[in-house]
Amino acid sequence: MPDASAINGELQRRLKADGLASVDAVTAARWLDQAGLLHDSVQRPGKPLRDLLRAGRILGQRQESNRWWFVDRVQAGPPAARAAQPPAVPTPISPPTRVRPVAESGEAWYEKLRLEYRPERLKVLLVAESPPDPGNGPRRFFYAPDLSQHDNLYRGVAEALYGAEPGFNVDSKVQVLRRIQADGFWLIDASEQPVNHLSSAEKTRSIRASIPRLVDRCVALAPERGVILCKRVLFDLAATALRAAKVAVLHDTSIPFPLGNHRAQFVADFRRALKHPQRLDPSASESRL
DNA sequence: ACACCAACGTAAAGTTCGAA
DNA sequence: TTCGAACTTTACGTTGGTGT
Repeated sequence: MPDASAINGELQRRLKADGLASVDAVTAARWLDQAGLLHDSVQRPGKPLRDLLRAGRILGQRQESNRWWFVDRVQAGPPAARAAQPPAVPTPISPPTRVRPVAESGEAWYEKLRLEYRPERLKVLLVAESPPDPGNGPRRFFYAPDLSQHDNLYRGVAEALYGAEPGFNVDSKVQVLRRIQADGFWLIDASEQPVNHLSSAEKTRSIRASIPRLVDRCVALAPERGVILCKRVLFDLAATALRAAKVAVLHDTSIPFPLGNHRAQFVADFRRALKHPQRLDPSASESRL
C-alpha cells in the first residue's frame, strides 16, 4: 500500500522547490519513482499515480475537462490532514502566494506600461499569450510607446477598432493606445512571463498552467462586456474555463493571432466579437462602444 | 492487461513582410 | 527577385484516460 502521506509530501516539496503551481500526472509519477516512493509503470507511465488520483488520495489533485490529471501546489498546512479531504476538488493557490521565479525587472516594465493604459471603466478585456521575449534586442510590448515592425497585435487591434475610419493613422501609437484606453479596452497576458522563446510544447504547457490564474484575474477585473482571446491556442485552452467561471467570452470560435496574412481574419473576427450578443449583465445598455 | 478513443506533440508546409 | 524571419495550420504518430 503506497504511503499517501509521504507521496503528498514529496509532490508538494517538488512543486515548491521547482517553483511550479502545478504538475501533470505523468511528470509527478516520475518524481515519485525517482524518490523511491511509488514505482512507475514503464508501459503506462503515470498509471500507479493515476490510480491514487482516481481514489482521491492526492493533495491538490485536479482533473481537467479533457480528463487529464494535475496536482496543484497548495498553501502551507499539514499534508497528512489535508489528504483526507474529499477528492477531485481543485485547490488553487491564491494569487498573493503564487511563486514567480523569474526576475521581476522585466515584468515590472510590462506591468508599469500596462497600468498606464488601464481604462477607468473596463468594457472589453483583451487577452494575449504573453509579453514578447525580445532576446538580445530591444524590449517590445503592446503598450510600449514605440511602434516596431513586430507590433502585430497592436496593429491588429487598432485596425479592428478604428481601421474602417477614413484617415486613421495606426502609426500614431501613443494616441491610438490612449483612444483604446478611453474606449474601455485593456490588454492583459495569459502568462506574465514571455513564452515566445519556448518550444510549442513548452509554450502550451506554460499557457495551460497559467489558465487558473488568468480566470481569477478575469473574474476580478469583471469587464462589462467580456473578453476576447487574441490567439487560437488561448481560446482552445481558456474559453471553457472562463465560461465556467461566468466570464463572457465574446466569440464562439478561436481567433488567429494577427500576423501577416492572418491579420485580416483577426480583424474580421475581432469586429464580429464586438457585436457578440453575450453580456455579463443582461440589463446593460444596448449602445455599442 | 487490453482495446478504444480523444487529445497531445512535433515536423513540415504555407503565408506574408521587410531587407538585401 | 530572393531570402529569411515570424508565425499559423495541418497531418500524423504517440500518449494518456477510461471501461471492461
